[in-house]
Amino acid sequence: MRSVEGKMDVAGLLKRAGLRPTRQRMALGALLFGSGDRHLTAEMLHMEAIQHSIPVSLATVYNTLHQFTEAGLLREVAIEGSKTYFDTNTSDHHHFYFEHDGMLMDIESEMVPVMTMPEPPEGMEISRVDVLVRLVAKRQPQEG
Amino acid sequence: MRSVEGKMDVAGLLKRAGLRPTRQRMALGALLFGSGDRHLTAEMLHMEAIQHSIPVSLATVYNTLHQFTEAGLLREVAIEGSKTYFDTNTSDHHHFYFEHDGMLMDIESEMVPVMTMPEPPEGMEISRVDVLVRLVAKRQPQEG
DNA sequence: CTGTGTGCAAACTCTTTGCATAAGT
DNA sequence: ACTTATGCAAAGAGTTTGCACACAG
Repeated sequence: MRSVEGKMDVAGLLKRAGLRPTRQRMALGALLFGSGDRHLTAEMLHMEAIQHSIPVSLATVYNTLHQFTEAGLLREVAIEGSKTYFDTNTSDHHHFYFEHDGMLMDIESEMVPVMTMPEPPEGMEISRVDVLVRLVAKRQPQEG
Repeated sequence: MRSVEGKMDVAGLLKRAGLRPTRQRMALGALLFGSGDRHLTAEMLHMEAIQHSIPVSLATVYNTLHQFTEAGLLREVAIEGSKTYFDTNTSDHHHFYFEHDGMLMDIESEMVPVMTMPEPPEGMEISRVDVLVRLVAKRQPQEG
């Protein structure tokens, strides 16, 4: 459980990950990890930072997101199209993708009753399994 | 079964899809559908066409791939990173992704013993489920 | 002080678009 | 002939990079 609303030890998080707790990393870390699981693009996080009066450049946001990802604090989510999403939930889980608005939501493990993995080919091993469940709004029973 | 090595009715395929059987579409269609299931990017298909002395521009390759996709002849595969892959296998199936070389391979349904779907949220319905199994080379037991 | 991080802007990759020309029916 | 497709090159989106300055330890 690390979705504490108020204070959280971002500095410790960064240090443990071997990253210097600089102003920008602290601020971005607070935005990312301060309020439950989130799914953001670099641009979204940048805009959010600006709104919170955190002076940070888009390039630094990209750098920071990648550094966090390499440190295991974030996970990249594969969605077709150009935008890259980063997920603050690094545990083994999957995603719902709302096609109409591009929103992303974690799939709680209870919602996946059974999920057996296929056998990898000879000499290969599975590094990760990404499951993306694409959703569209259910049509109202209006007409055929 | 449409993985016939030699002749295949690309013209009919296009006509049925409501697409004019032009030189470029015929040629690209033959490359795409003429030899089993394939996973290609626009650039890969373009290079292949050039090698086969098929004069076609990259822009036309992109257009054609999207037209084929809309017509249901291809399926886009979501992989993180910038490149978009197109899969000639439009049936319900999943993928192995070889991280070291970016290669893609279909997962035969026999290899997935059980795969139950999560319940979609209220008012939503599943339009598709993408499963990407990421593979890395198994480390040889050389040292710790 | 020393080294790493940051900002800026330019570069880069992949993809899409506009318009004149060419090809298909 | 009339319509739709193609080629080219330029534009566009998202992301990365290089270098001088600023900040953390």
